[in-house]
Amino acid sequence: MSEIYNHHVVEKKWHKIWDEEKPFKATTDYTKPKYYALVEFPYPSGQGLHVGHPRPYTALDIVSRKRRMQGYNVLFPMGWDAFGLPTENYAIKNKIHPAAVTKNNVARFKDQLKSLGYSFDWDREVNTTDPNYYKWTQWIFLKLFKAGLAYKKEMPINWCTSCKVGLANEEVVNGVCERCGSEVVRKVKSEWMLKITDYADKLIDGLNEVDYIERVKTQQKNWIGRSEGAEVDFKLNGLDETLTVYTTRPDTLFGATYMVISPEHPLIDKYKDKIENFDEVVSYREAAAKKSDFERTELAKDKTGVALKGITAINPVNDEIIPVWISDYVLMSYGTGAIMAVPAHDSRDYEFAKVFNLPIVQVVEGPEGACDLEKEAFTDVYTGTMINSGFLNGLSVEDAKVKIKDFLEEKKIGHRKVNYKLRDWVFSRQRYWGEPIPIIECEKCGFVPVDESELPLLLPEVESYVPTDNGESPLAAMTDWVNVKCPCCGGPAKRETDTMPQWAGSSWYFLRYTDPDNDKEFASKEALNYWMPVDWYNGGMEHTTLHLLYSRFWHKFLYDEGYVTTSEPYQKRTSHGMILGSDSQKMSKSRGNVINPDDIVRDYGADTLRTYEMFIGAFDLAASWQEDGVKGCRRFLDRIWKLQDLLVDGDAYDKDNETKIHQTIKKVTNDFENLKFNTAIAAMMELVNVFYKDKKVNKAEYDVLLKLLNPVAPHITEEIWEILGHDNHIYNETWPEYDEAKTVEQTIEIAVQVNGKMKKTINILLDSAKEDVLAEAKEQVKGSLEGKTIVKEIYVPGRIVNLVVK
RNA sequence: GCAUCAGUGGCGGAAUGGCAGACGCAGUGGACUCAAAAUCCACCGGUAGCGAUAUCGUGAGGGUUCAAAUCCCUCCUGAUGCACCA
Repeated sequence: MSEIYNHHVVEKKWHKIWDEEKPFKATTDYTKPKYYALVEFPYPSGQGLHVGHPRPYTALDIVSRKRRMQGYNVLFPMGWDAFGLPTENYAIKNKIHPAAVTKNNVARFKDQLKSLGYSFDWDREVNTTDPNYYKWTQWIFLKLFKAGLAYKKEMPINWCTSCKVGLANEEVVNGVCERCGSEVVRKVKSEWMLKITDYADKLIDGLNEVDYIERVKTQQKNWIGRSEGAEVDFKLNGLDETLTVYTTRPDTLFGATYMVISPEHPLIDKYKDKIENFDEVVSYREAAAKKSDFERTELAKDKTGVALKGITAINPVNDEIIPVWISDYVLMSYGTGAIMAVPAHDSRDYEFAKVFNLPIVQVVEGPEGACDLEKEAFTDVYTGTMINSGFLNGLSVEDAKVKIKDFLEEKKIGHRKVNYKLRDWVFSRQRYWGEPIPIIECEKCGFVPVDESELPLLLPEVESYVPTDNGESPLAAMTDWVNVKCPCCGGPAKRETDTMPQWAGSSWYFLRYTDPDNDKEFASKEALNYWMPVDWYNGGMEHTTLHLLYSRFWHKFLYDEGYVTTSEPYQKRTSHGMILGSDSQKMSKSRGNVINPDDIVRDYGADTLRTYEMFIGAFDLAASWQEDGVKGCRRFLDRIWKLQDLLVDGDAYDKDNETKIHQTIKKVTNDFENLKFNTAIAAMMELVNVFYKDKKVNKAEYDVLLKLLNPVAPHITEEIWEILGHDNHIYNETWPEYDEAKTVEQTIEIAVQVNGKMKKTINILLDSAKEDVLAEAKEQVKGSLEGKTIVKEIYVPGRIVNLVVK
């Protein structure tokens, strides 16, 4: 009898061997076929590893280990996305340098990851807070600046009126400061921006070249939100002023019965003398300033607004005089900050018109019954016909759009315009723990880049990490550091004191892994050429819009500048679902449903945790943690271990098991590539059940099972492999092959239905003739056919018989 | 509010146009044991029936099809993201 499997001893033993032998090191032999598997590097938080982390890591560890056995030179790296707010807040609270906090957290994370037996190439570890790393983050920023893609703009920030600091959105809870509970307002500040909108079309078009899962592509496209519409100029009545609006529905121009501008629109102050109710307007604007864009559109049901009394506009197509309102559902950040309102054909305008009793003029007629303007706006663009619209009458919406755009351009009252929901990237943070922005502001020369030879521009030591009272970053208090000579004219100048957002370091880290110690370039051309693109990148759905888009943007920029050789960074992108608590709620301290992976590793072993997280459910869906399920996976591994007691001689698969084994190899091989880790494990469980039923397993069968399971549970399988007397390790073995012909059963069972209802199953030979199968089927369901006539006979070969009777 | 995704036994889930519930957990019965745990074996959606079997059943309602968990429409519920958390 074999001894009971001791995961403590076995896992420790193999960690030591892997550390010493480094079998998972990516080689610089650029003649071998390469495979670059990437997981999003974690933010090393003070809480340590969450049970959510191992899910994607194990998945790509499986893929990496399998690919190595298939002969690839695999790059599977890990690093730390270590700048960020929580570290800084912890540092402020405990008066510890954020670098020290980061160092501790990284050490903890690394220990935890090592305890899980991942095949990361630890020699290529990167850390975004390492000056040797952020040197290149700053370098890329300078390239963006020099290419005209970085600029400064006045942007609103969240401002706590009591703490007198700028707050992250996350620090604003229900409109008040998370720390002190005081009121938070929007305050305008000049901030660095990156012109990602210049890349909007490239970011959409690039999606055609890559194999991202469909929902990721869809979400990216929707986030960029390209729309083709028109800008239309409305003259203000009695003033020498035009108000330009952006609309995707210029075809409904005849139905524009009023206009709405954003409360922040510059026109308001410009014409404050003309606005009779200016006080009312100002107080509305102040109220709106307290709301985020999100709140403003969320509260869409209860439309609010104020008419600009004394200001009216002229509809350019029918010369009607129409009122101008302000309302917070119009955002300054999208389009021109002004809209023409067509209440009959836009639901937001409709609600607004209903609240304030504004006229609703129908200009598109839908099919009979499709349109009831008493109840709601008619927004369908596919079935409508134009009415009440002068020269557009009788046209379809589609044709009307073309004709009105031609008309606008001809009469010079508007033009075609492509718009994006995507906004430029706010790149400034008034924080300490980030990359300093390497720009010097000179009164004479303006913004002057720090010379590349001076990079990295190090974060200076400061006494306090708390942002200053006027909302500047803590760096602003370091006058020695701030006051410099202008590199251009030698005159007095000041350093930029804002730092970069945490997104900066993560926008190019995958490039650094290819050549992490290079101090001449961010990575050598040779390394980039060989390793890029990333073959498979997995990360959370929550990064689909921001991180994924930002990093694609930087990569495309570097491609345009000739620094990288592929236009897209990632060939394949998948996303994993969250691991929820046993109550199917997100794990959080306050809910008390948090599971610590260390406890699972201690009690059941790393292999069990890995197996369980892969078995828990469909990889891309959320799954809830069940301690009993963990036990089941440990039981499965114990059954694998105890197969040692059923071992018999045999160099070939048992004849009776041959089909099952080839089927299992096929299923596991394919499922690992298709994110179906749960069914791959289920298939291996079935195979184990077969061996238990037979009360025997031969050497050839055991070997193949161990190889298939190795990527999932590397420690136990290596140990058994050694016990079985092999003189090598599994990681030196090649991945099992299957013979397609041997995966096919000769006799199959198919269902017989009568009128689509399952009645019986019959066993047939795979190559049986249709007539024979139908005859056998009719014989078997005789009872159900009595007194009926067969009107149709359906036989889908190898699948089903369906007899339609009357 | 907008966007994306999901809803199947007591539970986690499988099946994505062809036998609903693979696999696992829990449960029930049996073997082993003085006994328990562990382990091994068997059963395991509801209703009716001793049974063969019949019938219902994949969030709700409708539709397409010989055939729908799967495709289409309407609705309900939940999860995630929403640009300064990462």
